[in-house]
Amino acid sequence: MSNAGPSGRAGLLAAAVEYVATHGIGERSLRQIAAALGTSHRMLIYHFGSKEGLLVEVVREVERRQRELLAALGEQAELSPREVAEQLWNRLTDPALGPYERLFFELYGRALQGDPAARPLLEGVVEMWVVPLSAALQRAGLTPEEARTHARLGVAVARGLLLDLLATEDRDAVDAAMQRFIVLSGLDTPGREQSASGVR
Amino acid sequence: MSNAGPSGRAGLLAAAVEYVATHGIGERSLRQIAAALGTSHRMLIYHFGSKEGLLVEVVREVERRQRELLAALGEQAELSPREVAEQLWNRLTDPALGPYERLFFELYGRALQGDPAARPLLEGVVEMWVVPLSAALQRAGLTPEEARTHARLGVAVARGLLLDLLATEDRDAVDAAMQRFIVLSGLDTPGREQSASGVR
DNA sequence: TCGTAGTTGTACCATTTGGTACAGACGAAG
DNA sequence: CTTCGTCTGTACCAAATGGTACAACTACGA
Repeated sequence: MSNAGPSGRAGLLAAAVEYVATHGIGERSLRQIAAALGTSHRMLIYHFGSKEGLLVEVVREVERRQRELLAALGEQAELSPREVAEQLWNRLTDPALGPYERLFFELYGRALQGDPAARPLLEGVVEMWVVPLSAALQRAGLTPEEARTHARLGVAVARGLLLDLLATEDRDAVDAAMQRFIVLSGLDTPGREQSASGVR
Repeated sequence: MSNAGPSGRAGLLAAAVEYVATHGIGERSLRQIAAALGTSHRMLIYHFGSKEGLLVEVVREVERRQRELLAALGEQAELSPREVAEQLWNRLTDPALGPYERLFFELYGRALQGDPAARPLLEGVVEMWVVPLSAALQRAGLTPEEARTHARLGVAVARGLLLDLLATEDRDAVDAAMQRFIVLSGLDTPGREQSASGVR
């Protein structure tokens, strides 16, 4: 089942990410990973220098995919905040992405504990999402300050609900909660630009 | 620095949790942990059976503390949802709790990847918080259904913002986002019971 | 054809790992 | 004092770990 091992650093890395996404990176040894990829641990050392080197590349790859996902969103600058939110949420909760989300949170936890290979993931892990979301909200009429705070809240909601979804698999309940957030945010009334934000 | 090792299973577990909270549980070996606790790995095996046995107990302990924190909240049934939210948030973001939050998220990530020792943490990890929060919201006049959805959203917000706080240490920005959520929720207007929830 | 650079297999290494065997220390109860 | 159950130190183990040395294979240009 694991014979057709990919060759070349790039293919090897892609396969490693895939493997590690579904099996966890926590307790796996170089040999286990290599065997699953159809290679020898010797090759992983050769291409990535060390186990930590491999981990670093995996982290970079995960981050890169996040940026990609985000870029695809940034291109549609004409969407309303509500559409942005819903599209983003739909993509994030695609079951096919489940393993990668899990990997993301595993690495996040590891980074919080100071793992030097995972730490870079934290760099801008919030800012990276806040900036484009905030831009979309400003387009909808929020002040820069309001937009930033609300974007930050939105990121937290997405991450928190994703954590929920991955643990409970209760998609309906989680979707309902997200819908609720969108409604509360006033994002569903693009006409009134400050519907719920100017209360205070 | 690590001589006064506690004796007895209970003390040993407490010390182990503390150590693991600040140093991560990821890559530590029994021997490292034992040495830091002033014991030998032999003792950890004796008291907890195996490394996984120790991990299981650590997970239980983390879960138990969550329940404690939650119980202290449940006792003050006369508080308004807003007060509940703010008090809870204040406790959760107490810097002294930082290491334990980090440990919680590390274990959460590990559990998502199928680690059999950490998995039990996911059991009711959402429900545990939704139930009492939902009760508080019902007291404020929400229907059970609305209350559950909103509570779920609230839990996600708390977890997401905690993740943010632990990564960025930007307490002001995170607090502002939480405040924003409380305002959006209509929790700040205890008089009007359905201010923002009956929109749809 | 040769050389050379990139790649891979085999074999090996010291170290560390979780776990065990066994003997002893300790205190309380008889 | 003896006995017994709880606890702990010493010594050890087989297995696995990350990493290395070295030889060999490949392809490709000169």
